[in-house]
Amino acid sequence: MKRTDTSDWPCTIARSANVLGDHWNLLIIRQACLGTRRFADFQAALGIGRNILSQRLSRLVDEGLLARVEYQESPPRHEYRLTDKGRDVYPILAAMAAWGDKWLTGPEGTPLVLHHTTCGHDMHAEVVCSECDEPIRVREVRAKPGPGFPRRRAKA
Amino acid sequence: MKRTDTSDWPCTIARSANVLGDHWNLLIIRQACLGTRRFADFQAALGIGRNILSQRLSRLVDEGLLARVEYQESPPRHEYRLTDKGRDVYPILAAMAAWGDKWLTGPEGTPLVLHHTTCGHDMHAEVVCSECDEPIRVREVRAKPGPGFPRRRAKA
DNA sequence: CGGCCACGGTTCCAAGATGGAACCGACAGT
DNA sequence: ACTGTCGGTTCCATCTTGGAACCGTGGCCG
Repeated sequence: MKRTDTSDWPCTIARSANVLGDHWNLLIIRQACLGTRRFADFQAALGIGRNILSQRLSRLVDEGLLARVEYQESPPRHEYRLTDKGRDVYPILAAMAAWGDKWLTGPEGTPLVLHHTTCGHDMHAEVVCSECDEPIRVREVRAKPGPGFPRRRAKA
Repeated sequence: MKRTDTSDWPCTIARSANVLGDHWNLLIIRQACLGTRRFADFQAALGIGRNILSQRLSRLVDEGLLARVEYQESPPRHEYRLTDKGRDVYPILAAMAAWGDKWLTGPEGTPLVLHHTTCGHDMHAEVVCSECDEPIRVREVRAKPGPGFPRRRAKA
């Protein structure tokens, strides 16, 4: 009766969902992307219980999305920094923000606007095909077995 | 002690995470994107408990990502179809798949390859800026208050 | 030296959530 | 009548969640 583990399913969405399919993990990464690094700051920003936060941070460290770094010795203190793997989930968050802006926002408009410093414009995320740069839609994509697809489903 | 509700936080990531921050919801949408519509098919494909599935499907219907449609009358039978709102989460799933392919895949390679029928190539999702079409990275994006940002944080 | 604070946790516990399994209700087929 | 299909619901033992109190190292201050 423990939460189903999908980390070894033959589907990278399922594998990602195993880590990212948890609102606290998602929000912790978001917060880390905004620059938060310290336990107390995460706690204050998210209003999450200290025990849950602690547990989630260790999980994210285990999974390699965050690194626990000692930033002073005297009283030993640690902070949590995004790794490359963790930083790489930002696009997913941006895509979620775009979806939320479109579907979960009232007439008052988006609470947060994203500004792209490299091009100087306010923007939103768009998910495109790596080959033709067109936005992707469900109907135009087909999934087919790849090299890592198990011959016999050893899923269970 | 019920799961924290983030649906009215002034952050569309938090709002999205409230629905999408659950691995079953994510996987159900994924499955729906693959064409699954019937209760029994979701159940078989995901190995999810019938009660949990039932509860998640109603949730997704309530949230407007799926529609419950009667497809025959005799013994009344329903199926669950993606709405536009639901179909629109596909890009997020594609971004998650890309992340999973990059970070959660062993030497054997991706289990699933995506094929873009419009351009005819195998591809992966890329998240780009709507204005300059460049892939986005955390460091190059700044979030700033938008029109829907609350003057005083009435978050709690 | 004693008292108090900051920081990063851990422990405890009540109320939920999760998931396996059995049960249900409306038919259809044979 | 008996069995099967489909879409659920009910029950219950086991986890998870989250609020609140407690802890330990060490700094600061009088």
